Amino acid sequence: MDTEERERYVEDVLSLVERIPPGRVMSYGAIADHVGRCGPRRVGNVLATDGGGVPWWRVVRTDGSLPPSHERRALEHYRVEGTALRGRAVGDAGATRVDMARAAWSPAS
DNA sequence: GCAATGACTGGTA
DNA sequence: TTACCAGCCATTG
Repeated sequence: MDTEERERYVEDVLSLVERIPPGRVMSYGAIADHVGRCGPRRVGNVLATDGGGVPWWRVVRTDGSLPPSHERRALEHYRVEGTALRGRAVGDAGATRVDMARAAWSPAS
């Protein structure tokens, strides 16, 4: 893949993430599917590398689990934005996940 | 060019 | 419910 292609892909992903409204989330797979280029692993890599400028915490796995390395930080944002969560007690990171049924969002909406 | 790696996913146990 | 396995795709050594 050429550098230009990669940058364009990164830009598409980032702009899409920026469009996710507060309190909503999207899965890696959904983003990859919408961008229509390569798979979800690429999306994760993009966010890990260039996701510093976008609300990356609004991107989760399809089952609602948070990125293993940043779940604590993401939880803080969810609490502030009022994102629908499900699972254990409030304030207990443990197995807390996003309630995809209520928080899932798509650019087509 | 090949092997390993990763913020993934879906199916099976 | 969690755990493990086999695909998947681009980057990296």
